[in-house]
Amino acid sequence: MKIATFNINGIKARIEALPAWLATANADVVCLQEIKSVDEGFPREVFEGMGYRVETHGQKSFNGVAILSKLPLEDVTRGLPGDDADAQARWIEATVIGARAVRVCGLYLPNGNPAPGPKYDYKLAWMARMQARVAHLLTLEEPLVFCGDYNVIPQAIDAARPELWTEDALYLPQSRAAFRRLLHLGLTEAFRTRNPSPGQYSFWDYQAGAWERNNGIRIDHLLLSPQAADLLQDAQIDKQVRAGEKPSDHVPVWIDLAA
DNA sequence: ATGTCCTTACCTTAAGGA
Repeated sequence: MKIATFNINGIKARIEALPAWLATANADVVCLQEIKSVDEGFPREVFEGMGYRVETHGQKSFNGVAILSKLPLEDVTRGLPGDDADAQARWIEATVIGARAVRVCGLYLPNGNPAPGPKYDYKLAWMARMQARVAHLLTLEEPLVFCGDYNVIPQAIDAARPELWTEDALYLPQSRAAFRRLLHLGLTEAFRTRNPSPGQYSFWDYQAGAWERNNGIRIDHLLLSPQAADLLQDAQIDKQVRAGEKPSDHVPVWIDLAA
């Protein structure tokens, strides 16, 4: 079962680049972030025409997540528990029925800038809510995949120029500590586990020639429960997508599970 | 860090978010 995560930065803007990548990627499941669309505005027929089931959790203008799947989905839920007043569309879950059933959680973690401030407070509170949801799901002792745009640079080796990020919400010690708390629940960070070398990124800013200078950061992650980690066969970043026509500022990251 | 991009609205230009 090949599972990918891809922050597309707007479905309308990516209506050519996303299908082009899908046609070559051969993924079974794709978690999308920043669809920037309401559910009714999402061009689901484009993806249904490519053999995907489409589940969205959108909102107007900002945020929004979705799951595309060639395999059957069960028990789709929308929203991260823990704050009924939170209207931001950043979390979707579904159970994918392959050779094994895998619970897939697609997430778009808050950016948090500027920090300190209310946006950073929201980020940290959201991460605490995610930790509670992950802890609950882990009690099921099933294959779980938590994938998406975490907006966290885990370590210095995950940035080309870490010194530029020391005051940024993506790299502040509190953000990285909260990310480690997720890992310490018993999750495995798929890409880093299989690829220990530095210089591997999933995001390059549109500004200041970041792509041309390879001034990137690695912020899109797939975290696995022990039962999913046991099935891990491969983990890769589709870096070349960033050089394509009208690209997102993120590229797809994917895993292959024996499921 | 900022040489950009995306979306929306008081829509041919600016603001907010990233």
